[in-house]
Amino acid sequence: MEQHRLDVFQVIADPSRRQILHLLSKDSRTINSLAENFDMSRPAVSKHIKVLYNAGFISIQDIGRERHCVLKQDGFKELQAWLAYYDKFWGDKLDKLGVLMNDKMNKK
Amino acid sequence: MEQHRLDVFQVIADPSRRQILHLLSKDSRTINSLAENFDMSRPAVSKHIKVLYNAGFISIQDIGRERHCVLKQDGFKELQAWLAYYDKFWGDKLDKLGVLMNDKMNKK
DNA sequence: ATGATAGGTAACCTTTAAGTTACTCAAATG
DNA sequence: CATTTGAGTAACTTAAAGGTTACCTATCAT
Repeated sequence: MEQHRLDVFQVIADPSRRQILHLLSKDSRTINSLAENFDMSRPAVSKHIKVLYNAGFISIQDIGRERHCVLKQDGFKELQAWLAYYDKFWGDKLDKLGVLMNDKMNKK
Repeated sequence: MEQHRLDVFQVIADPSRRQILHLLSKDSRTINSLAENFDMSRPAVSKHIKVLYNAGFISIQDIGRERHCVLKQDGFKELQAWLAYYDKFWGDKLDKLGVLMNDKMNKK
């Protein structure tokens, strides 16, 4: 893991991290509470959490010795922006198709 | 590259592949025409194309010895579905906030 | 104060994605 | 038909992501 400055695309490329996000979409959780759901060791989860945090997918509130993880929208926004570009692409393609069909109808 | 059956998340995790998609959003292109835009060798691009193809991000039309690549929506749809789930999450959070504020207003 | 518990850090190992070069094949070109 | 050109395949190398274990720190309970 080592270098924790992955971009959002690399962050969600890992299935374990996606599952962590999914768990957090149900409930706020501590590191150990998350780790229980995985085969991997707690340190491994801990590293994933750091990655998710650095990329803006979660925020963390320390309560005593516990770290409570909560979903955070920032990371998702970057992905939405990227996808929106292609949504527009498909939208435009449909528009053009519509124009073509209109032309055809009018000539008819 | 070797195993070309990456899931959509891993597919877009690679910056070169994202750039290929971006180029294709401007225009249909052949493999060589794509390779011109990169520092890497043509075989490398060729492999990326295979990955993108297998994940449903592009379709390919063979014209003679040329392969013409075009964007395809399938791959994007999986990502949209994934993001939509979290969009809903944020939407719900806002809704709940709205309810809370309404309650407060009514009690006032 | 002592132990148990929540968590981070360091050092290490393994796997694999991503790139390379060298080669081959098939379709254009002349 | 010889040659060039577009592209895929094979074998190999390298860098780094993801995991492990061992150890440390800090907080909570008794």
